Amino acid sequence: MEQYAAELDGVFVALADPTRRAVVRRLGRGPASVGDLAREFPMTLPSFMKHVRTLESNGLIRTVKSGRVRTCALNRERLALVDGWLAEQRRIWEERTDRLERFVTDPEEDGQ
Amino acid sequence: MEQYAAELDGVFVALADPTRRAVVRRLGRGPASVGDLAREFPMTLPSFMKHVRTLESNGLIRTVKSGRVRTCALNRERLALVDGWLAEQRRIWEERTDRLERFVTDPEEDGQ
DNA sequence: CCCATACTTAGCCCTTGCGCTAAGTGTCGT
DNA sequence: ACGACACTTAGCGCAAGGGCTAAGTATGGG
Repeated sequence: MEQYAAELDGVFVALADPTRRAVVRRLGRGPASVGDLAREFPMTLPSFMKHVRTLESNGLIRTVKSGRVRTCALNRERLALVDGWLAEQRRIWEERTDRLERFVTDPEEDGQ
Repeated sequence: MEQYAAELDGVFVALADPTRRAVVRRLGRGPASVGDLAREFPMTLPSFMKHVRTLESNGLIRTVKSGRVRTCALNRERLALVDGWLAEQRRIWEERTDRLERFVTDPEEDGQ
């Protein structure tokens, strides 16, 4: 549960940058090498590599190096964390509207 | 479309902080004043206010001041942007698997 | 063996983010 | 009128984020 919070935070932080979201998008279409990916962005390779590492260290992508090429692939499961968080928000909201309904129907308990 | 990208970015940035996500969570249960919210977090009011402003300027919450109290409420529509982004990712992924399937079934065209 | 390729490392710069204190403004209660 | 209350503004300090250059390592091809 503590662990979950930290991981969720990492995922949101990783996605809070347009370049990194674009990489996730691109990798959705299939794996690609660092060089191929980098070519699509207006920045130097070292700068781009930082994004790759951020994505990897937060589990959003996986990379393997074969020879001198590092290939990146999307780790789709990780996006489920965001999905889960959104679902939780919806759940909270629904509990709330339920409470409001109950209040209208049977106004005895006070929920603030 | 440009606009959309900027807004999406703002939303992700706003959600990339545990305090702000906690505020969103809390407001899911119903509106609250800045003071009430702040009491739940280990930081000073001015610091907390910055988070409130970030959330508001990115459209995740709405606030109104009545007398000396500022009341915050969740703007649920805004979370739909995140939902939309996730849906797009899923769509891209599905297009990809479709392509792969077509390739297995009818291996003529080359999709990269 | 040598050069081009594909990263990788190191280190610098500048802006932004997040937290703090101190002091200010506008309301409310008495 | 006056003090307590609920922010609000101003400004500071420090760490992290994102971009750059320069130089290094390791691999593949000729």
